[in-house]
Amino acid sequence: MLNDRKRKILQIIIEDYIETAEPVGSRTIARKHNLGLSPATIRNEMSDLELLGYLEQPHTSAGRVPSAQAYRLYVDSMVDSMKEEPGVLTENDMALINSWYKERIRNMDDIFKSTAKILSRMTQNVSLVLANKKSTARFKYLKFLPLSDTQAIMCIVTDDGAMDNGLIDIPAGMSGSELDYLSGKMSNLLKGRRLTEINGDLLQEVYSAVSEDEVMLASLKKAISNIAAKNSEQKVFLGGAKQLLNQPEFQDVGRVKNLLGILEEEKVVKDILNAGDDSGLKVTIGSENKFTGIKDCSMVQATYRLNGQIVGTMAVLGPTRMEYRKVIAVMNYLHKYLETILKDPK
Amino acid sequence: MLNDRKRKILQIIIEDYIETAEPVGSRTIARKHNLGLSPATIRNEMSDLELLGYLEQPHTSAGRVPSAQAYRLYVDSMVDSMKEEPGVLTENDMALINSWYKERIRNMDDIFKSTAKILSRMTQNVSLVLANKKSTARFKYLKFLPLSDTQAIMCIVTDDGAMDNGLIDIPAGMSGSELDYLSGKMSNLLKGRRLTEINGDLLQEVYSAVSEDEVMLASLKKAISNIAAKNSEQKVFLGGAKQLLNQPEFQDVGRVKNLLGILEEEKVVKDILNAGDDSGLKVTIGSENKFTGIKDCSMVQATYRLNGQIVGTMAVLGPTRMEYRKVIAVMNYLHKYLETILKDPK
DNA sequence: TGTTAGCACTCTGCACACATGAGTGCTAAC
DNA sequence: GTTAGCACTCATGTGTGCAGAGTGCTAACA
Repeated sequence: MLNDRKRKILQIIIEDYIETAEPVGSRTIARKHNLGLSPATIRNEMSDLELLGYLEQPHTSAGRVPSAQAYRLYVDSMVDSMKEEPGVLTENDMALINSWYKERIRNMDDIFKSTAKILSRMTQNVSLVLANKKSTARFKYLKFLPLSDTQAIMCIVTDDGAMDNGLIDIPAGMSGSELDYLSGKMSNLLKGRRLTEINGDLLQEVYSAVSEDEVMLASLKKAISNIAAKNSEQKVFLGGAKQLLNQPEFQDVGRVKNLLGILEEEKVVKDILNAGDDSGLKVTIGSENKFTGIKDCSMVQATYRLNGQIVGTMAVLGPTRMEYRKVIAVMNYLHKYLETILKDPK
Repeated sequence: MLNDRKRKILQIIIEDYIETAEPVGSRTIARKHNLGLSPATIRNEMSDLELLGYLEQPHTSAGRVPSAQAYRLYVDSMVDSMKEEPGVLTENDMALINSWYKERIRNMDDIFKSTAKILSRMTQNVSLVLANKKSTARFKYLKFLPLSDTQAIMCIVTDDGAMDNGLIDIPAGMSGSELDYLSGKMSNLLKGRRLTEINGDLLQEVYSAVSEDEVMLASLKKAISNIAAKNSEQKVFLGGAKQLLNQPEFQDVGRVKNLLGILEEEKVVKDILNAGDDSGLKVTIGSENKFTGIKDCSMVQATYRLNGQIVGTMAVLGPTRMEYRKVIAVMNYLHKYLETILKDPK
C-alpha cells in the first residue's frame, strides 16, 4: 500500500522526530537527506501520508508529526528486520551493562533492582520490573526450631530449594524430640502439596492426626497462610522517574504528576505489567494502552522465563516519541543476559 | 530582642506565607488580622524585621517573605510551646492514620511502608523512612536442613527470635545425623557471638574443630557473610514524590529533577537520614542542610527507638515553606504510635 | 514619641499590536 | 511526474501601555 518512496520519507520523518521532538518540515527533509527530491515533491508525499493517517499536523503552518499508526508500522517492520540482524548496541553499551550487573548482586532482588536501573539509564525512560514469585513450589518437609519454652520457628523447605519460615506458638514444655516427631509426621502427610493448597482445612486434618493442641494449630495456620501470601506476591521495581523529566514532553508538571501518580500505586503498576504477559517482546503505542493515564505513552515490554516458567516482566515506559530501536535492542540484550544469569545464579 | 508586636507580626507573615505561598504585604495583614494597626505602622515594623534578617523582599514592590532565620525562630518557639500542649491533629486525621496502619500489616516492612505513605499523604511532602536492621543480635544456634545429596540449608537462629538462612554445599553423602552432630558442635562454639563477629577466621577455627571439608567451609563462610551483610543493611522507604508537584515551589521541572535525582540514589538518602541520628525531633531549615541539593528544602526528622536501640528514622522533606506545625504534630503522633506497635507487634 | 494618612515611585503581570519566520497548499510551467 | 513560485496561515518573540499591589517617605496628629 505504501510505495518505497513514501515508506522512506515516513521513516525519515519518524526518526527525525524521535531525535528532535520537533515537527518535521519538507525543507528539513530535503536538506538533511539527499533524496534527489525537492521540498515541493516531499510536500506532496507528506500530504498523501497525512491522508493515509500516518502523519499529523499540530497546526497549519507546522511540520508534521508521526501518528500512532506510523509508529506501529515503524516498530513492526523494525522488529521484523531485527530478527535477522538483532543487536545494534555498541560495545560500550554492552560493557556498561555488564559492569552494572556485576556491581552488587547478592540475591534475586538485587538482580531485579539492577535490571530496573540499567533499563532506565540506557533508555532515558522509566523502567518497570515485575518479579513473579514462585507460587508453584511444592512442599518438601518442615522442621521446628525451638526458640523458647513457648515459641518455635517453623521452617518449610520446598522442592525448588528455597526455604520459608514463621514464628509459631507451642505448648509450654514441649520437648525438642516431640517437636521433631510432630514435624516428621506432618512432613510425610503434606509432602508434594503446593503451598497454596495447604489451607486451613487440610492443615486441620493433618494436624489433628498428630496432635490436638489448639493454640499451636492456630498459629500454624496463620504462619502458613502468611508464607503462602508472601510467595504468591509479586514485587515491583521501578527506575528512572528522573530521566523522564529530560524528555521535552514531560516539561509540563501536570503530565509528570499524572504519571508519577500511577507509578506510586504499586497495584496499578502490577496490573499494567500483568496485562501483557504475552510471551516475547510486546510494544504498545499510545492509545493501544488499555490503562487510562498512560494512553499518551508507549511501552515496550518483555517477559522472561526460566524452564518455561514466567519469572518476571520488564518494561520501559515513555512518550510515544520513544527511541524504539534502542529500547528494543537493550531489552533483547538484557533478556538474553538475564536468562543466562537466572539459569546459573552463582 | 524582638518585642511582642514584632513577634506577632512575624508570626502572621510566616503563617500567611506558609498558607498562600505569596509574599505578604502590609495591607493584607491589616485587613486579615485585627491588630488595631494601620498598614503604615505594620510597614515600619516589617522594615525593621527585614533589617534584623527575618524578612526578605523578592523585589521592591512585592510583599515580604520569611527568611530561614524567621522559620528557625518560629519552629523553635513552636516546639517549646508544643511540649505543654502537644497534639493539634484533628480526630479525623488520627482516625485516618489508624485506619491506614490497620490496612495491610504483615511484617516489619509493611509497617515502614505504611509509615512512609501516611507521612507523605498527611503532610503533602516527600517522606523518607529508614529502617535500621538489627545488627546487634547474637547467635543462638544453627541447624542444617538437608536439601539434596550435596546441598543443605543452614538456618541461624538469633537471640531476638529471628532466623536467617543460606544455601550451603555439603560433602556428598553426608547423613542427616552427621549434619546434626556438626550443627550441634558449631552451635556450642559460636553461641552468644554477634553475627558480625563471625568472620572467616573465627569460622575457620570453629569449623576445623569439627570437620575438615574445604568445600563446605567455603560455602559456610559465604553464607554467613551474606547473612551478616543483609542484617547490617538499612532499608529505605520513600513516599509521595507526587505530592511534591502540588507545591508551587516545585512547578519548575528543573527543581523537581534535582530532588528526584537525589531520592533515586538510595545511598544518598541513607546518608541524609543517618546524618541526623540525634535523639528526638530535629528540624533542619534551608541551608542548615549539609547536603547540596536539598539546601533549598527543609526537613523534619525523628528517630524512634525500641529498648533504647534506634530502630529507624523517619523524615519529611519539602520546601522551606512547610507546614511545620502540622508536620511536627503528625510526626509526634506517628512516633508514639510506632513505639507502641513495635513493642508489641502482634 | 509613636501612629497614621497621603502620595510618589517601583515592579510585575497582562493584553495588545506587530513583525518575523517556518511551513504549507496550490498553480502553472517544465 | 517534478518543481519553482507565491499567497496564506500560524506560532513565536518583542515592544508598549496600563492596572494593581506594595513600598518608602514625609508631614500631620495625639
